[in-house]
Amino acid sequence: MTANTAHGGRAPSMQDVARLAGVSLGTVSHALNKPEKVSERSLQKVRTAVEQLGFVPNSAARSLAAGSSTTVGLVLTDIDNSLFVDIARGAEDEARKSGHALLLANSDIDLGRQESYLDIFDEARVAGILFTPMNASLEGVDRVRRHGRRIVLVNYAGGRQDCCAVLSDEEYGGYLAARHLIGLGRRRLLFAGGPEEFYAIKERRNGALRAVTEAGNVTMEVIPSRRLKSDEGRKIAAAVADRPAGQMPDGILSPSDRIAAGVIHELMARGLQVPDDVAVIGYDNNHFTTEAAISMSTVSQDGHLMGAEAMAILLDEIRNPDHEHRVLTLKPQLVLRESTLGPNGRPRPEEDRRAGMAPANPAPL
Amino acid sequence: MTANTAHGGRAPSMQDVARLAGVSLGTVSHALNKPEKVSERSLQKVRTAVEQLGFVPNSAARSLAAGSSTTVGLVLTDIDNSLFVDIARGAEDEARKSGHALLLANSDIDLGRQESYLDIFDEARVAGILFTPMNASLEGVDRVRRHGRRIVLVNYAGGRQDCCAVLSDEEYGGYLAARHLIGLGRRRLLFAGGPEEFYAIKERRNGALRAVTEAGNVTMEVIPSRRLKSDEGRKIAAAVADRPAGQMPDGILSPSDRIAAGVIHELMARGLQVPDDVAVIGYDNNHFTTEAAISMSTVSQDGHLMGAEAMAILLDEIRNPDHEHRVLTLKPQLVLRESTLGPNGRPRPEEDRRAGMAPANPAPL
DNA sequence: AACAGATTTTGAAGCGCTTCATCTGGATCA
DNA sequence: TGATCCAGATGAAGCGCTTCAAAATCTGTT
Repeated sequence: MTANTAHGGRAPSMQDVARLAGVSLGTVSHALNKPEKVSERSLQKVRTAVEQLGFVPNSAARSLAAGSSTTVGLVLTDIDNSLFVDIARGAEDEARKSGHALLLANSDIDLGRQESYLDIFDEARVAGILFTPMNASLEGVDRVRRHGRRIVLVNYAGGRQDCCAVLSDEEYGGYLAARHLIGLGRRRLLFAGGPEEFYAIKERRNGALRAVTEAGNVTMEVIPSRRLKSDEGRKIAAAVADRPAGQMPDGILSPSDRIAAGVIHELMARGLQVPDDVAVIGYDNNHFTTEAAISMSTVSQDGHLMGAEAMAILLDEIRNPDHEHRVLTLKPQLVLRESTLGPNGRPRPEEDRRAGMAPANPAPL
Repeated sequence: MTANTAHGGRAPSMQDVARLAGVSLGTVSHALNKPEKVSERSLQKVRTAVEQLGFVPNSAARSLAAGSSTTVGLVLTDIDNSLFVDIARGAEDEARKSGHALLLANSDIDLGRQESYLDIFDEARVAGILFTPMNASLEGVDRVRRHGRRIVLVNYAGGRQDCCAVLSDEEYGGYLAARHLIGLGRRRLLFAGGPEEFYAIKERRNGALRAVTEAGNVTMEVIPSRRLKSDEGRKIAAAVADRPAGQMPDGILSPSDRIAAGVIHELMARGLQVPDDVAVIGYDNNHFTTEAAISMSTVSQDGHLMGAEAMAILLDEIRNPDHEHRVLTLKPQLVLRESTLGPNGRPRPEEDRRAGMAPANPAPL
């Protein structure tokens, strides 16, 4: 356990290392950062001194001198939604490959926090920022970019093209979900939940609508909700469960797994069979969907891939001088489980086959 | 949208602001940090200049000059376990109250990452670190403390007393869970899952054992598992489900909600009734437990409170020169739901009443 | 009008590191 | 042998900010 031989109370600095190693300050810096530029002899002396002093580089000083730091920041919307956890992991895995550390900030669906964390990363002069913005508010993006900060948007981009982004085709996801239900023979659909102001939700609804229109003899009702939590799903299910047989929806699609879980719960509590009476499909492929009342069909956006791609793009923007902005839109995939297929994974109609399905249990629990 | 009037490509510095405002560098600094020390006139001039330049302070330079930064780091074990999400939120709420920002790092149950994030926060000279260590490895703690970094351990402390910590009484949690099952009349318990090397799990098992011993006519079998995921629960349930009636456990307690969910799933798939045939209780009160196959009884550690208390202690350590190290151990609470009480929240035996129960749905989903 | 005391402002000295122009000491070659 | 190179090492100039002693300005008194 190497002793801390620095004088005074302060942590040992490179100057201390230099003194102890009997070389100049610059040599220590080189030894630490570009060892190939330094003779084996000096390298050894420096290493020994570092060890002996328990020297830890001061990253504030390094960032200041170098002009920018090497860590990357990720501002997350909601750490409690496993999609974002997946994004964080994807980003981290990719960052790690090239020696960058990833620091997270959770805005918890709060616009103020979101902006303030953006500023914190900006003030820290991070190498780059990954940002999953909430609806509205992209002003922070412009602000930090004006300071030269590189930023890649993930999951939402408010339609801007002047900035790198990795998105999910929300409209297509809604389309897939509705087509799946229709393919199962469902004709009275319900689009359950979601504040319609959210871009993603509007898109998913539009996609569902497109499938309905294509099918012809299908109707789709829409009951929005203020939030995306499961109790809202319960309320919605309660509101339709009492209807006479011919009026009940026979297929429910929800823009969030949580709402779908609430719907399923409430339906089952009222004695209805899922999926026999009503098939239900969620959205996001949250980790808990395998544990839900009955395992839940859902639309999966590959969060890990989104995070990894976004980080790759960001790193390119950082390192490649002739980087060009690009927007990558990933296609979501159906993940079919009991809430639409039933306990035996009943053979499903032809139509679904073509709709691009992912294996049923992609996310290891 | 204020134009960036700085010369060259670089971001405007305080020097630029000073020049534009027609005051000295020091005055700008004061205006920004202790406005009460500066005349109204200068304050206005500085503010205008800041606005006009779109000036953003460089936190690297600030940390360097001031000797330490104002942000606090939290190294999390597993961002995918909602207990840690709760801890992060509690910590963040508390930090925010006193103007500190919280940056997260997710070690993803990887010792190497854990250490490396500790170092990153150390190198960044953060004001303090909150750390939820995995089993073993506390060497990082000593390392960063040697550099003067303040650190508070959360959820696990490896028995050290020389360092602030906020813990949960794991033994008592196990005791509560087992006592609850015993109180329901269960006599053949099964402690299902968990690598026994984990301190928390060993403790919970010990607590359960204590309840069993106290009760007298109760047995408890232990089947460990390598990980804490739901498929391990499935395996364990499968392994006992085929036993003849008298040999089947009638109460299963698991050291993780995930395993418990797997257990419940598998039991139900094999036609067994939960809780009638087997009552099941988990641990952690993860957010998904309300959505599980049947809503799950569990032992709740109040993550939000743990995070908030830990942050409060850390802030005291940062600000209060005669801070004394303290270890705070919180008592976990029972959260009783269907997986032990049945669908109607069947009246429960007297014994549980005294055992300190939390309201049934404390965590809003 | 002159002065002590309080209030503001100033300027300079770092904080610990990177970087770059310079300098050194061999090795290489004619 | 002396001129030429070149890998390595050096030292100093910042990076943008905080802080503090010293200077300047403003109060209220006498």
